Amino acid sequence: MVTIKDVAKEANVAPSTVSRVISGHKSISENTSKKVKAVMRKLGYEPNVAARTLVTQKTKTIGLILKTASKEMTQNPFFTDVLMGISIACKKRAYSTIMTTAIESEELIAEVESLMKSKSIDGFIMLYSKENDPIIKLLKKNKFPFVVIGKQLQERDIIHIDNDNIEASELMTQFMIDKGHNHLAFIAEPDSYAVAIDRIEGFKKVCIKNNVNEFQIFNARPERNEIMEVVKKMKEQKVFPSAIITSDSMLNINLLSALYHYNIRIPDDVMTATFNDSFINESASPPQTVVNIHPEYLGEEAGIAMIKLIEDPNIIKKNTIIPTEIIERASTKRQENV
Amino acid sequence: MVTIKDVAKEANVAPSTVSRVISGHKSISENTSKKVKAVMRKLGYEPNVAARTLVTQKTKTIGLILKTASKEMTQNPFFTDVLMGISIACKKRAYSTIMTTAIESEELIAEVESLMKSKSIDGFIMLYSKENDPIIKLLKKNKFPFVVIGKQLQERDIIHIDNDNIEASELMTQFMIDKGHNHLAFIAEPDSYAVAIDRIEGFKKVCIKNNVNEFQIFNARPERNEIMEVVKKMKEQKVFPSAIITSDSMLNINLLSALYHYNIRIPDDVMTATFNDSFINESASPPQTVVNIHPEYLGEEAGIAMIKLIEDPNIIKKNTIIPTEIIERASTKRQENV
DNA sequence: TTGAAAGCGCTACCAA
DNA sequence: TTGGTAGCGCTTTCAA
Repeated sequence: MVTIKDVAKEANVAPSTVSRVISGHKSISENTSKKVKAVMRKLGYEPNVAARTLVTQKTKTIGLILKTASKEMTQNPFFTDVLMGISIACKKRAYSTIMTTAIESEELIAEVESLMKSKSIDGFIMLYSKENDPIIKLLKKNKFPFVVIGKQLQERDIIHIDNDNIEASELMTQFMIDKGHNHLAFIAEPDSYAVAIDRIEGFKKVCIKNNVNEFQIFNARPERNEIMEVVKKMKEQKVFPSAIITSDSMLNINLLSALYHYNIRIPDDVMTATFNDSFINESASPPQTVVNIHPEYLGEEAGIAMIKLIEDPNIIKKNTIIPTEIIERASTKRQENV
Repeated sequence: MVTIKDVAKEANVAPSTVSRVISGHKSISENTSKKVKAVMRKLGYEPNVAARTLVTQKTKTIGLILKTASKEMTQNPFFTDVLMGISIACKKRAYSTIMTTAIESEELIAEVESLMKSKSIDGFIMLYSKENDPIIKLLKKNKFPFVVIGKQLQERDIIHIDNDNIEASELMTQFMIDKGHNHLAFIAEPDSYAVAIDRIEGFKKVCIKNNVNEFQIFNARPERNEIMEVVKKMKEQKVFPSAIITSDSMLNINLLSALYHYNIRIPDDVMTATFNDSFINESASPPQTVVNIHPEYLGEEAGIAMIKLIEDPNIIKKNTIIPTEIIERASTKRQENV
């Protein structure tokens, strides 16, 4: 292994000088800097991360806390996009990331505590927001820096990065109503995370404001047979809704599968739309109109905020709201040319 | 921060004794072990990873080399499943993982070289297999341990974890022929990675063996308009194929979208099937028959092999083949009850 | 502008 | 079975 001493010897300088060259210390002369850099290249020197971490007490890595590392989570394009956004932002600033792998809550707490106490990371980005979360308590108790991707709940002194999900849902609902729909349905996951609650709220609000004839809210987990049940219920009603909004892509693809089964055509028999944009929606049968919530920006902003907080713990803790917008695709376009 | 010295002082032993307790050294008496462990718990001690790494020269982390960290890759369920498989296997053995984030090939080489030389990781798992890969050359030159998920090409002295993709494709093709199909189509990606080549080979072989009336191979990238073109071509033929196999889920969902557009119903007008199983196929319109290639096992086996190789560099380098099997779903089931 | 040297927290060797 | 201690590769302080 080539160390800083090897470089120093070869360049006829002290190790401390080499160290200064590496960190771009201002008091180093042009000359020595050039000379040392040449030697570093020649010997293929690369700083030893562990040694540096040991003395600086900075790991330059950020921990990502997933609610659960289950397939439902890791396969959801929303999360992979958020993760990519974080990775890119971190890499640009010479930080790396490490993800929790716990499935169960107990296990997750232990994992987070271990990462924190073993000084493996400089801060955490939490990829969810939940009332009374024990992890938040743990981090606050230890005064360990972190930011949250998700809604601000009670806590005032925590940085949150989020969309305005109420507004996003209002946008989507109004869009449907403007298409002339008068009987809308909304499908959301039953476990009431802030996201779903807000989207339901936005939906209700706009339906009421516009005096929509009928609007319904269904709960289902993103599994095909649960959505099949929902569609079956819809069919048993006097009138089938003319527009269905799902609160997540995973619900949406299952809805499309159920509608396909019953040979209910989109957009002719019913129009559909959903939240989050990804290849799943773009390549769906048919391509789906969506509210793009820009998961990669959520991730990027979270990464930037986290690094700022690590490098200056006294920074003002302000939240960031990522804007959303509708992308219209075939699922809400009346087909003229058929 | 609580260090090994703090624990030693509190427990009235030497730091080296504490170290031995941590590593489960056999020559430690039951008594001291208990005493020291109690103190560790009491003080909330957690070993400092950087310090340990510095002296042992082992990071206990494994680098994952992605061909490219683009969305096409990170959103593909095949890869997220492989990644999860690796993570789980590593975590069980107290290893963590770190993923490359480079999009471009040049950038990737630099990233790998830096990770290697900065002693940030103990070994690499490559998530692709390519002829004349410069990264493989780099790793071999530096005698750095690694395993490959993908096909064995020239190199004999490298551990490979893979499926038998020829066989898997033979299985799938025979399955379709047994359904009575006599005009089959196969859609694969144009850039000829080993996986696609093998699947095409298996398809051809079985078609010829069974004297299939007509079989065709189409090339398309997994983008909707490219697949739309393919389907359009199919429609312009005298006869539309009665079964279409795609070599990847991403191609498959785009195919379904195109067929939906032309109102070609599955399985009535055409039967479809694809490789890799995930929620995408399970919740597709309609649910797809697939060859399950068990990406999570590929990952798990790769993780296990990698750790074995790190801990004993002289291990015999043998390959592992993960079995595959067909899961039949609606896309190939003749509907009796309509 | 540069050098010398202490020390980060841990493991592992040599002694006891 | 346990203790003392050198040293992993680096940064940083103090001195020159």
